[in-house]
Amino acid sequence: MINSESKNLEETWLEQLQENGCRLTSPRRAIVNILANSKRALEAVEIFDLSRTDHPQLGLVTVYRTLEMLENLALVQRVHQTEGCHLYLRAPEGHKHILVCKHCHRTDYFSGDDLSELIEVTSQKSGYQIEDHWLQFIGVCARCRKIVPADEDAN
Amino acid sequence: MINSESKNLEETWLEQLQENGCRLTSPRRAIVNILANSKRALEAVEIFDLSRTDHPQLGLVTVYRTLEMLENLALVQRVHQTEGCHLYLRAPEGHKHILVCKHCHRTDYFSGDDLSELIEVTSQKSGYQIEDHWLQFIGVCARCRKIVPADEDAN
DNA sequence: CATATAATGAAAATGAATATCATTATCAAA
DNA sequence: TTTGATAATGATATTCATTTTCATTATATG
Repeated sequence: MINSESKNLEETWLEQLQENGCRLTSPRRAIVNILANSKRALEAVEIFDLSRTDHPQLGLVTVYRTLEMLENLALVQRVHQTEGCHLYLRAPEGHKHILVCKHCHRTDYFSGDDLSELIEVTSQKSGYQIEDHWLQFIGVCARCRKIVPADEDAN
Repeated sequence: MINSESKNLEETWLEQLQENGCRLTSPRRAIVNILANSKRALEAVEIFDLSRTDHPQLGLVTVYRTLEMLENLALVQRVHQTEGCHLYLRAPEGHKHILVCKHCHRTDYFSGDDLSELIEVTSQKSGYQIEDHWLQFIGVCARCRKIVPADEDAN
């Protein structure tokens, strides 16, 4: 179930990879396809398994290598959890933060935070030059709370 | 260079461990001493090395076990970084967040965020039951920017 | 002081991620 | 369109962080 929006996303990623001197290969296409269309944050092994339906000879190493490239291009980001940070997710466009379901790893984005003042004040007080901030909400999504029936193609 | 504030912190931790059915042992004392007094977020191996000056027979496994207990008691928390999340730090008291130096792992705390409204709105919009939020600032501390001379006992 | 059992540490095992390297595939130039 | 430089791949081995196992040791309680 690939909608036009995510199809464009996939194409954009492939173009971006190409523009950065990367060759377009079928392992890469398979991985990009999975990541660009997933509604969930995925583990490397999950990406590996899912991509193998498209490209069965795929190696796990290639998954890690592709993730690294996509991270460098800021197309993919890691999702951190209390237990660790082994999940990968397509990066939101613009200034958005993520909201992760601790059960199924489904993710959504939110915006509307304005931390600029707090960052300014904290920077002054502490003497740190603040270069980055991380904001993430962790919770339980409607599906996992049985409010909404399970998604058939949640990936 | 142990000040009275951190000495109390150390004692409090030991009491808390005891109250939770843990025995007080010298390996534990050594680890707690390091963690309660450190100004930096530390890797498990760093904690191991530093604690061995007090208790040379210490095993790395005990460090991990103690970290787990202290995490459960919310006395210690993990610090996440872009590259991974292998740093451990004493948890702030009250509603505070941390500010980490990406070079030396020195950490400070800040407060003053009020995300309640954003959490409320996001919860409504997304259908997630938001249980936790996670805010962290990453930057370069004054020392690493050579503004202040290096701390002699930064641990 | 005795003793049940919690805690320890050495060694081995696991899991995530990276390095090595011979083979294969892409793409640009002939 | 073929060719060839070289980027990319995948199998294998390796590293690094963390966990499990288990026989031994130490703590706290009766």
